[in-house]
Amino acid sequence: MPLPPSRRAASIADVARLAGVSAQTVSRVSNGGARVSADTRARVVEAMDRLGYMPNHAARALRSGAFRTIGLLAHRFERTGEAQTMSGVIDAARAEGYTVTVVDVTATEDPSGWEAAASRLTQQAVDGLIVIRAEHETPDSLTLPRGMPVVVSDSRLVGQYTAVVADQIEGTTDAVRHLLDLGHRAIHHISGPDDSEPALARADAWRQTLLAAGVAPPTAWTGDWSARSGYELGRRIAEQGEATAVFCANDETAFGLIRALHERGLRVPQDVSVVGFDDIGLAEYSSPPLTTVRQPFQRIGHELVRLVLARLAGGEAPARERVVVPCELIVRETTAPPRS
Amino acid sequence: MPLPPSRRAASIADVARLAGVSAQTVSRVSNGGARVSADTRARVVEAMDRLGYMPNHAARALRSGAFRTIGLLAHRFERTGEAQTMSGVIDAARAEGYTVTVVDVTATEDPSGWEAAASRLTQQAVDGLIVIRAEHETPDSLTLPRGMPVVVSDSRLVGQYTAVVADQIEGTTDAVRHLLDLGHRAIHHISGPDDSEPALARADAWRQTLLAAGVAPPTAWTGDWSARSGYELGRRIAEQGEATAVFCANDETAFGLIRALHERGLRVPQDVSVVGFDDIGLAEYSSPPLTTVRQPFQRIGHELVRLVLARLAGGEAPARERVVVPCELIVRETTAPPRS
DNA sequence: GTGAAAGCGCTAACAG
DNA sequence: CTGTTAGCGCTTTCAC
Repeated sequence: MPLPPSRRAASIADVARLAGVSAQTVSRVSNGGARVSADTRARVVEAMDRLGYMPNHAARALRSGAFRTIGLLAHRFERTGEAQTMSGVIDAARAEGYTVTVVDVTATEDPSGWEAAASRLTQQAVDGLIVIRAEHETPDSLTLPRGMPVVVSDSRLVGQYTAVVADQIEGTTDAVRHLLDLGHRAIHHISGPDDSEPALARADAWRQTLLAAGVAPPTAWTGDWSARSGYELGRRIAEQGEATAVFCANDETAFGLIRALHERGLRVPQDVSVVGFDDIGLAEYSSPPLTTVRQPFQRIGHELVRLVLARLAGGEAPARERVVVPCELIVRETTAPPRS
Repeated sequence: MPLPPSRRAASIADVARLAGVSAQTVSRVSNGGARVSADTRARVVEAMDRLGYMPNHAARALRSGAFRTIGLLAHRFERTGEAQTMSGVIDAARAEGYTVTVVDVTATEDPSGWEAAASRLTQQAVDGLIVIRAEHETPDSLTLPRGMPVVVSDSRLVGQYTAVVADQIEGTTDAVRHLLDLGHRAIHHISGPDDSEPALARADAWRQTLLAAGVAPPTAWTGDWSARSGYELGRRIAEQGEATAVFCANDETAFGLIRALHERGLRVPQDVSVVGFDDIGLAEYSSPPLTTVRQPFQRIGHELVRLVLARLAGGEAPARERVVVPCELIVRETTAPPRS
C-alpha cells in the first residue's frame, strides 16, 4: 500500500507558472543554467524561492537512468574496520555528489541473508555497489545484477570483483619481524576465523615470516576476532606458558588476551609481548598502549568509491583491478625484548 | 552531466510483450497479485524470470510519491553509540521494508556542515529523517523541510522534535549510588563537552545524586568523550590525589583514565574505582573489566524508526513525543570499596 | 534565448 | 479477471 503522495512539493510546472516562463526554462536554470537571459533567470530564481522549489529526485532518476547513489553492503559495522571504511566511503561519495545507501546483514546470520540483502539492494535505487566484508559469502552465492559495478574490500569476493585491500602481508611481516628483532622466538598467533580471507592472509604471513627467519611456527590459535576469543585463548596460552610474544589478528583479540594475561599475573610486555592489528581508537589507551598494525580504513573507503565511480563512468568494465594500500606498524608499549 | 541510461533493465512493458498480456497485469502480479488467474500469473512470472525483471524504483517513487527510504544524519559513527544506534535503525528499517541513506558530517567540522548535510539530504530521496547526535547544532541552525517527519536522538534538538533518549539520569544515579554504597565520598566526574546535551544531563545527575546523599560534589573535570581527554585529565586527577572514585561520561574516557592511573602506579579498583558509560564491546575486556552503564542503543534505533514511520503513516504530526528508554548499570571489576 | 512535445517506468482509475 | 488511458516531474530533442 503505497503512501499517499502527501504534501507535494512545488514542481517545475508550478515555478514556471509563477514566473511566467516555460517549464523548459526553469529546468535550464535549475541545472547550471546556460543560455538563459539574466532577466528571465532572476524571475525564475525568485519564483523558486517563493515556492521553496526542490527538484524531485525520483523524476530525475527516472529520466536520466542514474540515481547518483551507491549501495553499501556490510555487516557488524559497530566494528572499527567496518565503521571507518564506511566513513571513508560516505565521505568520498559525498565529495562526488553521491549518496550512500546502507544495507546491513548483521541480524540475519544465515548465509541466505546476504543474498536477500544483495537482491534487496539491487531492487533499490543504486548505481553501483560496494561490498565490505562478505565473509560468509562464497563467490557464487552472491547474485548481483549483471552490469552493475561492484567493488569489494577484504572478502572472499576478492578475485571475483575489482577489489581494494590493505596489504595484510606487509603489515603482518613488519609486526612479526619487529618481534623477531626484539629477540623473540616463541611468537604465537591468535588468528581470525578460518572462513575469513584476511584472517588467513595474516596467519599465513606470520608463518612465512617465522619460517624465513628459521623459526618453526607453532600451531596458531584460532579465534573469531572477538575480545572474548582473545580472552579465552589467552588463558590457555598463559597456562601453556610457552609464548613470549603473541601476534593477534586484531586489536579486540589483543585486548582480551591482555586481560587474560593480567589475570594470570603475567605482565605485558615484561613477561609477554603483544601486537594487535587495526589500530582502533582505543589501542593507544589500553594499559599499556598497544603496539599494532594500522590499517588505512579511510583510504580504503575512498579508493572503493573512486573505483565504483570509474566503472560507472567508463561504461565498459575494465579488467578486475586490485588496489593494495599499505599498512603501518605502530610501535607502542606492549612489546619489549623477552626476559632472560 | 547525467550518466547515460546504460544497460536498461527489463521493464514491465518488456515482460508484458513476452507474456502476451497487458502491462497492467504484469503490474498486478508484481505487487501481491490479487485478481489474476493462476494461468496468466504463471506466464507472467515466467517472463519476468526470463528477462530478469526488476521493478524500477525511480518510477515507482515518482508515481507513488514515497521513496520508502529514511535519511540518517550522524557524525563520527566510528563511535560505539552512533554505530550501534545506526545498526538498530537499519535493522528496524529493513524489517519495515525501508532503506536507509546515510549522511555523515564528520569531515566538515564547521557548523555549516550540518546544514549543508541536511539540505543535501532533503534534496535526496527520503521520506523521513533521523538525526543522531547533532551536538554542534542549535535548534534553528538546522533547517529541515517543512512537513518531513524528523525524529532525533540524544541531541540539543530534543524538545524541538520528537525524540528518543536513553534515561541518562537513571543510569547516572545508579552508577553514583553504587559508588556511594561502596563507601566512596570523593567521587569525581570526567564529563563530556559542555555543548552536549547528554553530557550535561550526566554531569547534573551526578551532582544531584551526591547532593542528595549529603556529599558536596567537587568541580567536574571537563572532557570531550575521547580516551585522550580521559588520559590527560586522569593524570591531573592522580596528581591531585583526592578522588577515590571517578565516574566517567563514557567508556572511552574511562579507558584513558585507567591508563593514566596505571602509569602513576595507582591500582584500579584498589586505589581508585572507575565507572564508565555506554558499555562498549571492549568494556568487558579492559583490565580489569569495566563497571559501566549500558545504553540500549539498538533499542533506541528501533524506536527511532518506529516513530518516523508512525509520523509517515499518520500524516498529521502527533504532539512531539519523547520516548525514554532505560539504562542498566553493569557492575564489573573496576569498582570496590575505598581503602580505609 | 525560449517554447512545445514526447517519454522515462510505473500504477490508479475506469472500462469491459 | 483483464485491458486502456492517463499522468507523476523531469529533461532531451527539435523548432522558432
